[in-house]
Amino acid sequence: MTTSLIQKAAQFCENNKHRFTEPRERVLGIIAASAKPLGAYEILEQLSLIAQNPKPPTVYRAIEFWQKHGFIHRIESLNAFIACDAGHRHKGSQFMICDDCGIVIETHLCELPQALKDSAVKNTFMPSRWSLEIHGVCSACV
Amino acid sequence: MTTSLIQKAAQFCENNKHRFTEPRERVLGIIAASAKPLGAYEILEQLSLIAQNPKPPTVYRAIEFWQKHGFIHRIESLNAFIACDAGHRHKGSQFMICDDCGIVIETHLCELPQALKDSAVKNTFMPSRWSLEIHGVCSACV
DNA sequence: TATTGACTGTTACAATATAACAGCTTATAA
DNA sequence: TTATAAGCTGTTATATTGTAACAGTCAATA
Repeated sequence: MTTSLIQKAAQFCENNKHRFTEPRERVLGIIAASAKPLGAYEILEQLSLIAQNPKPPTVYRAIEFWQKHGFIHRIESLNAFIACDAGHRHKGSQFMICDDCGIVIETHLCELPQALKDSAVKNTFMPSRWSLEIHGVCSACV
Repeated sequence: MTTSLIQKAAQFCENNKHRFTEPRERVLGIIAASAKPLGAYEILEQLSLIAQNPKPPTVYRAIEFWQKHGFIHRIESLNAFIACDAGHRHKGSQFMICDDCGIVIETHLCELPQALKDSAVKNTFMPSRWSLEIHGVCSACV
């Protein structure tokens, strides 16, 4: 997935006149290569192996850029970031987070479930984006 | 709501042989008195008005205690805490967060919506707790 | 080739959270 | 009725996560 996501990202930048710079490419590559979500300072650590003495803002800027454009998501309950291979923008995300092994499975519902929409409507609330983080235990961890 | 929540909390402590100490009472009182979620250091600031020179661990310990027992929830996307008046333990929470005025509305579904359960089952994932944070605009803010 | 906007590098620091340890309080048992 | 132990607090120090601000670079366009 790593390669294809990077390719998609490069294509996206080309199509939208954003620069596909070295820090952006490297940060996305690091996140995409990880099976588990990475914290910003873990990304920084890995980045420091291939760049000379990178600083936090370099990582956070790249994170902000890719997050804004839907290539990565932030897992709020972990302060960590994970790549998204959906190939489409979506306003909400659902994650199943294994508290045992740390793996994160993203599911794509694209829409809020009806029961939640109803609840929003009842409160005349206009949703713009959402994140559902389900903690539990994955199949591999029994 | 403030008073009754404090009363419930005191009752809970009595029933379960936990101590209803001054820092716990004060921290819960501060959170419950706020219409919006409060960050730990906002709580600390308010606490410093009624206690002499309290320190972060005092606040974080009380937060941890009340959170563990379901009297407050953490809003992950805001690093902030809000009281819960549900009167029952629930494994998951849903919040509608107004990005304009900052108000947070909690809804109580108690169960994950079916579509999400199905998704978990498909992945043979055993959910234990979840949090759904919906950002948007509340009715008061149009 | 001059200008402009987007982007990076760097320093410094803000905001959020926790480890570790000494001492106090309360319940229970010797 | 004291000894013990568990639970809790106060305090110091520090770890972790995230950002403001500014100087400089790059690349597209006028």
